[in-house]
Amino acid sequence: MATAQTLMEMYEAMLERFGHQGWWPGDGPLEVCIGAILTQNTNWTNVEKALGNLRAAGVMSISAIAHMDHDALAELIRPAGYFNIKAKRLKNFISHVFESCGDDIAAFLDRSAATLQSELMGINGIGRETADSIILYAAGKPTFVIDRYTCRLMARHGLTCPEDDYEQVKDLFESSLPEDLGLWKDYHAQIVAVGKQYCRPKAKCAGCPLESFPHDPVAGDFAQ
DNA sequence: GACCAGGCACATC
DNA sequence: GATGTGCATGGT
Repeated sequence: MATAQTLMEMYEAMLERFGHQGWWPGDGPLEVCIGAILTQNTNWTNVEKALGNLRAAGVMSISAIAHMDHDALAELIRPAGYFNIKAKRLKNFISHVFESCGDDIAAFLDRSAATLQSELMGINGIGRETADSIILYAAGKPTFVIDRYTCRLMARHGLTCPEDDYEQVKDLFESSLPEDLGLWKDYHAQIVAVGKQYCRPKAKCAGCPLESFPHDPVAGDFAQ
């Protein structure tokens, strides 16, 4: 299939430029989960500060966060932005894990991707992207993560329409690429690497590793 | 100083 | 069901 070949060629071009990304940043599955919630609509550098605060305060555990009060938690994660709403979301997630598995995040993540998907999506504050990030990078189960960069990039290269929704873009990757956990993890990471540098609104395409692939530099800029 | 960032839930029409 | 809005800090 032409799309499958194109997607692999794009991956190889990005890989050649950026090298393996070794995603997700964050130390261990719990930090990956927390980072996935804190990074919502926020730059990762801000999230790292918040994660650093949690570590420094000695509360980087399920039980510790489960027993913190809202204001104390919000203060620690303040640098990640939206700190009040994210404190609630983080609490919702942590409470859910604590009630079913105590402090054992590995036990919580050791269930099928489909089960995790429906369970995570049932938690207020966890949507499709956050759930998929947790499933792929924390639980290590193959599901493709779609984010703003992915939608923009695919639209710019004419592989999707700007109005395509999350599931349509996700299906394009999952049905075109071989089901390879390492590939799916790194592909998303490569897209973010390209996106940060070349695929923001108004960013120049010059020098982009995907420059040689047919593209429209502004397509998808207004996609959600 | 303006714009943007690895979303999501909720209100309203 | 589709669209609009609130949430907030920090880098460019």
